[in-house]
Amino acid sequence: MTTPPAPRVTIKDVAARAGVSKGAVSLAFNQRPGLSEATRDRIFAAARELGWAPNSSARSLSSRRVDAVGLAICRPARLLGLEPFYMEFVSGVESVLTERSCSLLLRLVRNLEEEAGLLDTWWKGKQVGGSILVDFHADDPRPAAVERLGLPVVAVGHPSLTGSLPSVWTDDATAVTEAVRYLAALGHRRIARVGGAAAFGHTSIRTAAFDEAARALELAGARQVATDFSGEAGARATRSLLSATGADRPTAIVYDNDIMAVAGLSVAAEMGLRVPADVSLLAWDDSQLCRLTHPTLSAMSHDVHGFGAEVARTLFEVITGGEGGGSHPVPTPVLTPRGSTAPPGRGNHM
Amino acid sequence: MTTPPAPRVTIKDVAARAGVSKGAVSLAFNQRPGLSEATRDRIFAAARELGWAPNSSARSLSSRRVDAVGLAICRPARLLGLEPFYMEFVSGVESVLTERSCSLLLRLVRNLEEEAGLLDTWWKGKQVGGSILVDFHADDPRPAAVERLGLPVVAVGHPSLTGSLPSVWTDDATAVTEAVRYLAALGHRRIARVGGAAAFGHTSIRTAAFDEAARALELAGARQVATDFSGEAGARATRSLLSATGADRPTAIVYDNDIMAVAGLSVAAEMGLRVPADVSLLAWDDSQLCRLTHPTLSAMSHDVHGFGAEVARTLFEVITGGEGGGSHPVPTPVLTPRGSTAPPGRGNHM
DNA sequence: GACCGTCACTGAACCGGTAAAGTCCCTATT
DNA sequence: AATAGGGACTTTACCGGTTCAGTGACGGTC
Repeated sequence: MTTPPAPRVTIKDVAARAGVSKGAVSLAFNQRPGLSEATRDRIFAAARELGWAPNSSARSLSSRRVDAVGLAICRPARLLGLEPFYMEFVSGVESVLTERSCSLLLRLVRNLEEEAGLLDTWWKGKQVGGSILVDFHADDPRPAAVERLGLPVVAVGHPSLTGSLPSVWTDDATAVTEAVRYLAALGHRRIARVGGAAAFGHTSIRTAAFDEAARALELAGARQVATDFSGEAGARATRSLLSATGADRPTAIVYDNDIMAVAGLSVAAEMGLRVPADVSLLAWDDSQLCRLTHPTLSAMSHDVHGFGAEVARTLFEVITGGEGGGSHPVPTPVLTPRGSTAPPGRGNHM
Repeated sequence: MTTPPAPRVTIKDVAARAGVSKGAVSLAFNQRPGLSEATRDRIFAAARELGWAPNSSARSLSSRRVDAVGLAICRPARLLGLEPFYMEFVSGVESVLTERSCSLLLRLVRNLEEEAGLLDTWWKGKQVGGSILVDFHADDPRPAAVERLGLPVVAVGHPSLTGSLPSVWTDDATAVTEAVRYLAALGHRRIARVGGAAAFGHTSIRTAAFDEAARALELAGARQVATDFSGEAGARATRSLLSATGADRPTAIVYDNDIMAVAGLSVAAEMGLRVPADVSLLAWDDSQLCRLTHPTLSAMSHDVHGFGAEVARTLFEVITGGEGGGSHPVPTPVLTPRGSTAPPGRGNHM
């Protein structure tokens, strides 16, 4: 069974069939003025009959327009699958891209240098019209690379991390502060935070905010540990925190993502501690996962899908000229109390 | 602050700088014979100095080669984020694409008709050299569309679902059978299965296999329910199954993915049932999630990353001519016992 | 020393669109 | 009646690569 020799319909065939020139077909398909209704219809009819769709390479070659944007993600595959964040984020991005018939070029990279190189080829090779940048580090090589290239981007991260790049961010500092205040208001004094990878800029921001909040509230027992965002690391951190004795053991733990909170929950169970009676747990991001545990997880909740959509919208603004007012925050995560947080001490008899 | 007028380095500039013709540069960059070592070096040097990268549109326009493959996913965004499966799968695909400097065009679609249309534009517009098809339904419109187009694809799904398309699949029937046998061997007779969306072909396959296995083992108490793969649906199903009384209540439940198993676990806890003493739970896919619960989840485990990689490899084979031996299974998921399965009845005193 | 074969490289014709300038015709204006 | 203006198309350059039929030089052969 051989493939038929592939008809290869081009704009010329459509033009011939409609009895017009290539130019006319181009006008029609780009809904530009200068054609009569009748001709337009004939052209579309011809195109439909021949099953023609414009060759995107040819189109972007001559129009120097590109109908794709890039997203490179730099995290170990092992962690990516688990983080509900990314897929939700991508689906938000998609929702905006689709309505502008734009595609998403996705690539997983191993390190930021590789990513910078990728951005270079993407841009110089005219494969993308712009790109979304996530997971900023201290000393991130990307802002410089992007600046040098003139590549339109939207950075996902606080301006203090993304330099002069147009950026969209969540106000993590405020969110952390709210989380700590909430737990403190419940009566907790020994609050711990299981943070994400220290290399990430947003981790540092949260870490600093946590310290600050603890100081402001005079919480002597505040502690933080860094992880790699994986469930295993979250479990390990939790185990280490909870195995402290008596007055050293935290009564509440804030996690930097859902997965670690879930892991923490089962570590608590495994150690015979009741949640929230003996220890309160607070998750971050609030994917569906938080409602699937027992007890359900209180979380700092935000609309990740909407976040992605907003980022994509901003990217389009940046691409089509006006960088004006590019940078802006999206709504701060809000505290969503569920079953895993409560006043401390009810379980002191243990 | 204005963008500099964008230098726009082209192959001509490189050629001029190296003192050769465009053709020579092309030869060099496609590592084709016909150039002296010295010239080659001069060309590369010139390219590096000018920071040139070939324009991919121009390249694929004239060479009719495309350096991207498509993947359209048709599931509600809400579920996608949660399914560790997809990100892991994508990362596997990526790992193979990257080494051939090929990109992944990702698109989330709302229904299969939209996807079929997308494949049409992707292919006719020469945006992709091939595509990966997932989540087959009964009466799936895609095989016909793909056949008509002559689009190179690899279908992820059992040949009985994917028609004559080259396909890669996991042997779900065997895996289900193994799962049931395992539980039966532990002594369970009342085994339930919380399946995925009935529309999916692989769900039907598993459903049939479960029935068959139950019949073969003469398990009178076997039951199945369909869900939409979401954690909530999994929780609901579990609640309904476990609220049956006495001899109607299953002593073991198999889930079609991780998320539902996690949800099931907390429903059991919520209902005061101990796992595995009162009820055994068996998850599917075995992402890291299964090791983060308490008790840990026994699961049918497979290498999703490797699956993705294998699919990508097969797609390349299909694209580069030989469909020969395209279709093949990947290793069948293997049973990985953990803490959520045990012989029944130890908890009958409840 | 004429002839042949290679090797290294050039030149020009594409690939399939877009865009800007040009053509033609028809109507309104002076 | 001559002219301007505008709508409806057509023509014709590109866009930035790839490909392939040359071309010239050089070495070897008889």
